[in-house]
Amino acid sequence: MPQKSLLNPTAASLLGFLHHGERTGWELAEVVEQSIGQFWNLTRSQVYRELRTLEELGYVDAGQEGARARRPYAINESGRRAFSEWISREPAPELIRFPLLLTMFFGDSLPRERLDRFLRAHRVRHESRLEEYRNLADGFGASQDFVALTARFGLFYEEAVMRWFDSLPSFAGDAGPRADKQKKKRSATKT
Amino acid sequence: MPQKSLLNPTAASLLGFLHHGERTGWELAEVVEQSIGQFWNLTRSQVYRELRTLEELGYVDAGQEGARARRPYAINESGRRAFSEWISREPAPELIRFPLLLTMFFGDSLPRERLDRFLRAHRVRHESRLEEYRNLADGFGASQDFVALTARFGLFYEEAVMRWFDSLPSFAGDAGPRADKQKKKRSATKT
DNA sequence: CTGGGCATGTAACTCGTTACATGATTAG
DNA sequence: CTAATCATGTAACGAGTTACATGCCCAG
Repeated sequence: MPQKSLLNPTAASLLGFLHHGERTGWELAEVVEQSIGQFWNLTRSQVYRELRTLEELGYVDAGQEGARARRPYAINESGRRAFSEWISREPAPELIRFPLLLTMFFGDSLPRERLDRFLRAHRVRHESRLEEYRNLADGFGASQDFVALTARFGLFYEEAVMRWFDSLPSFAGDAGPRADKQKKKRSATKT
Repeated sequence: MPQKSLLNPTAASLLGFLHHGERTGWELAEVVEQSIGQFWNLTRSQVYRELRTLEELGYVDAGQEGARARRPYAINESGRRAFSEWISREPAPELIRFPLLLTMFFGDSLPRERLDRFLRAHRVRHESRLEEYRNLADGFGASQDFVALTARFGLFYEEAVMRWFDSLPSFAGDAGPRADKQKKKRSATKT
């Protein structure tokens, strides 16, 4: 019975992560967030639900319940098959929801100074993400393995975001565009 | 009664678009998609639902039903207030789901040649998006209005994506990294 | 040996998607 | 003037989020 891959992408990605050994819902949520989390958003509650579904489908087996109802799941053979079938399907286009851009788009409708504040706040967060990706990249060195290549997307993405912030017309504040202190500190990543 | 902005971001954005005059659900869906659609994903069905909600909340008024049950909505004064209140709130962090990156991340689990095929297909789509943003940017010229600034994000984003594709180790095919035919045709956008 | 915080999970709700219905409009 | 297509919307379902429950663990 060729049941047409009932797997949704969220569940499927969990199967992927389970290849590295058994994990509890909590652990899965952690590891997903720490790896591709930024480009593959999911919440803990989803993880738990999908794990239950995966168990019903017979793709994973639940282990002994530990402290605090902690329940580890392990992928099994049919789970591996399902995953490998799923990952071979054409990936859907990316989906982005970027509220800050919406705010920008409707920039006329709020006090300039408030928009600036939002921009500065977001910039700060992206600065540290960029920093993280730079460190990651340094760690990977010239590695061409798939995780390294994926991480590089994060780097390029954050560089683009930063470039955008820097291109905005004098959005006041210390983190503004012509903050030369930053300039040349680190040249753009060479492709 | 200070009803704590029951507005969800989707509904709120519709209010924003209604500032330009009355629109039917269909039209709204169109205009959203054509403007910030790429960074503010939403589906037609959502639009219709949110419009009904907005009407119940008294933020919009439905006009006379036209052909094909076509119903135009107009924002009213309290809608404008609600929008302006909403747009002044700190925007949430961006949310991204990029299935291709997931596939890449688990690249070991599928035949290389298949991954290549996916990459090429996506690259093609992004090439034309990039092209669109370049035209847009040309159109905007040096304009610094909010729409232009928002569009510039699209440009930078697509440039980053393209940079990433080009950085991937010889993912075979005509669209590969060292396809010099493209090189120098257009230099990277200068900030 | 206790109380506050954190690890772990569940339940309820809201949002987003898919599939479908219906009535204009237009090509032939 | 009919069939195909497209504009417009609805309904049902599945995915994502928020709020909450519970019990372990460690600082004092």
